[in-house]
Parts: sequence; structure tokens; C-alpha cells
Amino acid sequence: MSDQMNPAQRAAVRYLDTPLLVLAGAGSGKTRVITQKIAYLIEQCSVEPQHIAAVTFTNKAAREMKARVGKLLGKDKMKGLRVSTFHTMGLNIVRKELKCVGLKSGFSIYDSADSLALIKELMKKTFGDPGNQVEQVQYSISRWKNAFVLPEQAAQEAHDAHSTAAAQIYATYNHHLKTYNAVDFDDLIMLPVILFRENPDKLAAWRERIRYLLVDEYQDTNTTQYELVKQLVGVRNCLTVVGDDDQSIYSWRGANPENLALLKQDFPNLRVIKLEQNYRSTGRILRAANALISNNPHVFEKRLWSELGNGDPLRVIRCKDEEQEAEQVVHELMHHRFRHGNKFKDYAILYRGNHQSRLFERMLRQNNIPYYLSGGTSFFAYTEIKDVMAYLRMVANPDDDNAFVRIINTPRRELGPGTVEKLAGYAHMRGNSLFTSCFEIGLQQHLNQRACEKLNEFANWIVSMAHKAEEEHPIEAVKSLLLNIDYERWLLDTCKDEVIANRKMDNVKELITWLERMHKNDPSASLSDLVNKLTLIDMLKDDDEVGDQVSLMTLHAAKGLEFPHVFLVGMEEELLPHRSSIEEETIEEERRLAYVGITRAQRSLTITMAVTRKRYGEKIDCQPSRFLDELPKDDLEWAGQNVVVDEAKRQENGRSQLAMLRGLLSEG
DNA sequence: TGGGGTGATATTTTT
DNA sequence: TATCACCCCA
Repeated sequence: MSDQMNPAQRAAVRYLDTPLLVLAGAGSGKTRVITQKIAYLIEQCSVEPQHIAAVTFTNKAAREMKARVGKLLGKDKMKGLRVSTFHTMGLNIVRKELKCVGLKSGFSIYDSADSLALIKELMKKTFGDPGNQVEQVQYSISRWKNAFVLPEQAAQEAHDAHSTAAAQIYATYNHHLKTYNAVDFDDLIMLPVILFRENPDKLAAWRERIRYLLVDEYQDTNTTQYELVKQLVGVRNCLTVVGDDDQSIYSWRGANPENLALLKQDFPNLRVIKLEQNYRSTGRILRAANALISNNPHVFEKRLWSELGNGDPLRVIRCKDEEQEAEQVVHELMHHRFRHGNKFKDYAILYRGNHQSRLFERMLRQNNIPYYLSGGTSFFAYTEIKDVMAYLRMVANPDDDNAFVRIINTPRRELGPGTVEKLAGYAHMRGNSLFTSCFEIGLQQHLNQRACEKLNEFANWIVSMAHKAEEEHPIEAVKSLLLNIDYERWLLDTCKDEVIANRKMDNVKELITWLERMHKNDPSASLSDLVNKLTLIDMLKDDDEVGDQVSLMTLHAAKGLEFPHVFLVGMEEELLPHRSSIEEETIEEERRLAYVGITRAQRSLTITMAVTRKRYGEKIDCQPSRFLDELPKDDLEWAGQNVVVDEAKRQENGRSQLAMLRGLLSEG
């Protein structure tokens, strides 16, 4: 196995003496290092698999890593090995330490839509009209949880109207989650950290369990996640993290790339190994990537090199407008594919924002080119899936008020908003969940008899379903639940179009297939275990066996992937770098984004830009991205429209926007 | 209760 | 310009 590795990789795999930071440039084989190291620990160092934990950020990465370790070792040798996302690891800790984190069994996990609904509700209650601030508040709360800031601290540090209000909601939000016996995504990391802080004995037990920890994409960790890593590692030296500060593109959602530098402080005996040999791209592509990223400040210097030869120059195509851009790209793609006898899946079109995909989609469709669009609506955003999930959550955790409200009148039970409002008022008064309130005698003073009976009937039905799920087969319980409410009938009744209704039912069936598969893998799992696991999985990404299709995705979604031929489109000021990043002076992250885009390409890279582009209906002139100036001229080949780079105008734009922003800030 | 008209609003996205 | 949330009316 080791003969496939270069000296740096081998050193990273075998080094065990102190904590290790592997700075792995794009395409330098970082996943290989992690998988080989796991194999090395098990085979050469006799570490039991169940004492090794590898943490990634996406399910996809976790799955891939597991598969690759399996290939190296065989399935039975890796039994007990923990390869999971941070959130799944957190979930496992929370599940095992239920009481200590203040939860009851069957607790729900709120996804961002659930949490948004709850926050909106609370804001309505607290401030009346929540206006359009709900997302902002949700964002603030999430940022606090990611930065390990508790509600009290958030309230203390709040300096303006918005953060004061947000901090207030933060406290009540947490309180409500608790009464609903629910947690949100961020809590899955935050709660274990709090738990370990307050219970050293528990921490000791988990340290005993996880004796070697490996973290992938370390530059994406947020403060709370790093806290958890530090806790688990303790004074032992059993930590390997792999990351690339140049590929940190998620700081806007709490990732703290500073964590790379912090490692040096927190572990003075840290060893740093750099992987600088790139196995992916040609020399010219790498030279461009290196040149671009050298404009960013670096804590750790590194320079990628490749043995794959110089390759073709990078093409830069200027187009008249965004329509022509799409036309050109698709045109070039078709011809290139024909000339070289390539597959469609050898090509990717990468862009900054999702809205840019539309024109390319249209053009690809027009030319009958199959494409795969990454992103879009998540499986769990479909109403039918949300409905069914709410039923399942309700059965697992009847105190889940969010789920209760969602399903109480779906399908119709003659329990409309008026009734629920009164029930909620009563429940709130008594400090109970909606479900619990359905059984209370006092309710009769607030509602008419008929409504009371209906509520009672519903609550009892939930109880019987919960019973069934526990006593019998959980999947069978789910199936009979759906038959019981005749969900299919309801879909057919509410959709005008039978085709749509059938498609929705297919989605529901797929959900059940998933549950079945998960239950097969883990027969001891309860319904709530299954539902919680499902909430953490993005199913869209999963069954996408990419056929022979052109890939269309954002630069963010492209991280970790590679394609023989890449089109990097919309290389313009205000698009890449994005307008708001220019205003907020976070150009460096935009540069990393461009860097990620360039380094996805293996053999050829084509960059396009439009001279004019429609924005919000009006046609505007575009300037070429400043990043183009930062690429080595000798490696570029220009084509298309001539454009006069109006340097004065570009700077003027930047300045005036900045001035405007400053003006706004000083006023507010 | 649902659909159509109206007005605000406009990154990136995983768990 | 396109979308989406929201409100009002049938």
C-alpha cells in the first residue's frame, strides 16, 4: 500500500508522536492519507477500530471514506470504526447521554425549516410583527451556537437593537426547544461540548472510547466543533487533522479557518506536514491557481506542483451578454467533446450563484445534452415529505409542537387554526406541550366539546401509534399509519393533477424505502433513531448515480470534486468577486472560491465572462473580474469580444459602494 | 380554503 | 426581470 504514496504522504500516515496537521493542497491526495492512516492504525499499530473516529463534513465524504477504508482492509477488519459527520458524532453522544443534556428519549431534530418556523412564531409572540427579520435572527442564533456563545453571553454582548432582540429570541428559542424535547443542528455539536465541560467523568469515558481522532476539511470547522475536538483529544496526542486554508469557503456560515493557526497555539508540539504534489491538474492550471492564491495572506506557505506536464493554455472567452455566454459554452463543449471523443460527464460548468444555472440549463436542453444540476430543492423540502416526517416525529416524540401543528389538520380533522390557537393559548398558560394539553380536563373551559373530543381522539391515536412502533416493527407501524390517515387519498384530493399526486406518493414511498434500508442495517434502532438519522442525511445527493451527464453546480458545491474539463463562467466584477463581498471587503474568500474553481480542472479550463448582463431586468455593463489580472498572462489565451478594461470605473464603483455602506453604517 | 393579484426583494449551503 | 410571500376575495 505504501508504495503508492509519496514521502510526505507516507510520513503523514506513520506519524503518531504528537498532534499532526496535514496541509493538503488541492488534488494532493488528502483522502488517501486519512484512509491509509486508519488502515495503518488498525493493521500496524493494533488500534481497535472502535477506538478510531474519523470526522468529515458531509455524508457523502463520510460514505466515500468508509468505502475506501473497506477496500483497504476488508469489511470485517473495520467493524466498529466510526466514520461520520460532526453532526452524527454529536448525535451519538447526545443519544448516549440523554439525561445529562436534558432530553428525553425520542427527541426530535429540527432542521433549518423547522427552526425557522419556531423562531418566526416566537418573534410574533414577542414583538408582534416579525417583519422580514426572521432569517436574520435565525442566522444570528446559529452564529452564536457555532461560536459557542450561550444565550446569557449573547445578551450581555448585544450592542444594537437587532442583536439585543436576537439574543432575547435565542434564549426563548432554546427554552422552547427544550419543552418540545427537540434540538437543532447546531445543538448536536453545542450540547456535547456543554456536557463535557460540566461532567469531566463523562468526558473521560468518551476519551476512553475515542482514542484516535482524524478530522477532514479541518479549515471548515467552527469554534464549537474545534472545542469538541480539543475536549476529546485532551492531553493525549492522538489527533490528525487534514485541511487547506486556501479552500476555506464557508466562513460566512461560521467556519473559522483561524482554527488552523490556533492548532499551533493549542498544541505547541504540533507537527505540520505539507502535501504539495498535485496529482490532478496540468502545470498551467496549477500555475494559474498558485498565482491567484498568492495574492492572499498565508500563515502556512505552500506551493503546488505537478508532474503531469504543462498542458494547454487556459482559455478566456469574452461574450456579448449572458445569453451568448451560455451559447458559447455549450457550443464549445459540444465541439470539444466531439473532437476528443469524450463523455459528457468529463465536463463541468461552475458558477458563483445558483441563478446563473438557468441559461445554461436552457441551452443544454435545447441541444439535447444530458446534465446534472447539483443543489436545488432538498428532498426534505417537499411538503409531502415534511408532512410524513412530522407524523413520524410526532409518534416518536409527541411533545414536538412543530410537528403537531403541521399535521393536526392534514388530512382534515376539522381542527382548524381557530381551535389550534385556543389550544396553544391554554398549553402556553400551563407550560405544557400541545399534545399533553389535549388530555387535560381544563381544556373544556376553553374549547367546545366537539373540538375537545376530536383533539382527544387524535392524541389517543398518536399514543396507539407510538405503542405500535415500539412493540411491533417500526416500519410496519409507519406503513399502517399512512394507511390509517389515508394519505394517498388526501394527496389525490388536494392535487388538481393526478400525475403530481402520484409523484408525491412516489416520494413518500421512497422515504419509506429509505427507512426500511436503514432499519435493515440497524435492526435495533427505534423509530426515533431512524427519523433522527434521516434528518441528518441529504437524500438528493445520495442516489444520484451520475450517468453520462454534464455537471452544473456552484463553486461551493464543487469543492472536493474534479473534472477533466471545466468551464468557469461569469468571471466578472460583482459576480466573482460577488458584489456583497466587495462591499464587505471579504475579497479573500472570493479569491479562494475562484481558486477552488480553477483547481477542479484536470486537463482544460475555460473561463468566460459577459460584457453586459441583465440584472434585475436592467442591462448593465460588466467589468472583467480582478482575478483575471492575477493570473499569469503567458498561460492565458483570449478569445471573443474586445473589451476595454475601465480601471478607473472599476475602482470608482468599488469606492462609491464602500462610501455608501459607510454612510449607512454611521447613520444607523 | 385555495387561487389569483400585488408588492417587496434579490449570494454562497451543509448538517 | 423573476420569484415568493402575503392578502383578499369568491
